[in-house]
Amino acid sequence: MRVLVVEDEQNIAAAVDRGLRAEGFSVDIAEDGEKALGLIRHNGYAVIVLDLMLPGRNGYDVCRTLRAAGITTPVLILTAKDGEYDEADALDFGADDYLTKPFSFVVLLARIRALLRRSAPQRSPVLRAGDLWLDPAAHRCGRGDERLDLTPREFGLLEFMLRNPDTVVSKTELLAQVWDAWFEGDPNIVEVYVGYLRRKIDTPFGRSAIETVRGIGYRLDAKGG
Amino acid sequence: MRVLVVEDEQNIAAAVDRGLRAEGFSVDIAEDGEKALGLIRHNGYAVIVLDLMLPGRNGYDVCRTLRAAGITTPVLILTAKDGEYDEADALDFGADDYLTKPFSFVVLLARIRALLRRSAPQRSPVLRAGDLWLDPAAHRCGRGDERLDLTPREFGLLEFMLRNPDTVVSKTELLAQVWDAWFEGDPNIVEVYVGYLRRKIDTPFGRSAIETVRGIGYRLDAKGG
DNA sequence: GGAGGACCTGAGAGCACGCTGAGAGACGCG
DNA sequence: CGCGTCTCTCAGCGTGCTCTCAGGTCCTCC
Repeated sequence: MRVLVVEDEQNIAAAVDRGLRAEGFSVDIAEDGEKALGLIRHNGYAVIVLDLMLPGRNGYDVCRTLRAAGITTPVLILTAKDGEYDEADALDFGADDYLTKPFSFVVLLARIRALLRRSAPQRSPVLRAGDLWLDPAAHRCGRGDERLDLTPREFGLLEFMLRNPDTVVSKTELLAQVWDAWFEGDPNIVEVYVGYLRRKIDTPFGRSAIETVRGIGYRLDAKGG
Repeated sequence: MRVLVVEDEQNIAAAVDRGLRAEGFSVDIAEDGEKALGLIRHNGYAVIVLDLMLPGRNGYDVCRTLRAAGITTPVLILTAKDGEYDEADALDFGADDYLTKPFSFVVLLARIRALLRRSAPQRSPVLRAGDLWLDPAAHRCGRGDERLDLTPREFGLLEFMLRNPDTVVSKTELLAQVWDAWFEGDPNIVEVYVGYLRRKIDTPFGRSAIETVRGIGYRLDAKGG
């Protein structure tokens, strides 16, 4: 569990370092914003503890740069209550939590733990049915080694069916879940898209993962057909 | 809950081992791919945590071998973010989730729990009468290992009778429950469909699950005939 | 033993359901 | 502005399910 502490005041940095290490964290220290960004670029951190008042690029700047680069690592901001920045502003520029100095180490630890807990379930695992797989987070899917190229609607349909394997899902349910709850168009659209999907995930492989249950709906075979 | 951790770095392996044991898991450690495959072949694991960088057969190799052998145990890949493998490639060769080093133990635990939740069988209640079974959610039924192919009306009829085993159900009741409450056609339809059902679920097996109670209705034997 | 009623079953008509190809409209991109 | 992609509508078609009907069988009761 790796934590980056960005803090220019030596005594505070040392205290936090010692405390976190005692709690089993692996700690890196950066004295200014530039060094912090360099470290973040080359290492993965579970949490970043970031002082706002820094020489050179301040914490505000660092945090925005991070977020702009698409890095979603949880950031905990440390602010001195001197009025230059309102504490609540921290949340506006991409921080996940803030703490005003002076702070007790116990509180800091509790906040870090909370951030770790919060960021834990960010990614859902891959959905599978036999050799058919779909990664909702990466928005990719395939059969075995072969990647499948689906349109957004096709992808949504397959994802829903993979979340309900070996279960018959009705066409109205599919309309409500994959299209809108208030969908008013021709329900035949479901049949059309099931047809599209089959031509991509089943026909080329001589399989039949999606089965028609006449009068009821469709079922995705948990073994992939 | 048994977990296999395939990791050659002693300190990481030890840390994960300690952490998972503290959470109540039973943990095995394998230092390389060969040992991992041997352990997997002889033990059943709920989850496999697999480092990509291993001496000898790497994680990529292990994962593919596993899947080729038809082993579907959830696999969580650990990758060092050094660019040799794209993390998302893991999904292509059969992993269920991935985590880049360094990772926090809290995150690892959350991911393992998510995988376990997903692979946990969420059984819907299956109706049974002897070796005759019917799964309403999957809309499937069969006798023993043999699957039965029923039409929607036949399926509805069998489902209703399975929900009322060893009970005489009248023809008017069947008409109301399996057809419409306001059914106005020829009541003979029930006899016709009971006949269809018998020819599919009884005759081929030399059984008689559906008994006629003359003047009253029909009864499905709870032992399947 | 015969009559009547209850149940079974084969044949076939009708049609509902689901599948598919063609194409229109919306949208983004160069 | 033209092109390609995606979404959705529409209509035609074939399959096979549902149901009716009529004749046959079996049971029950007089």
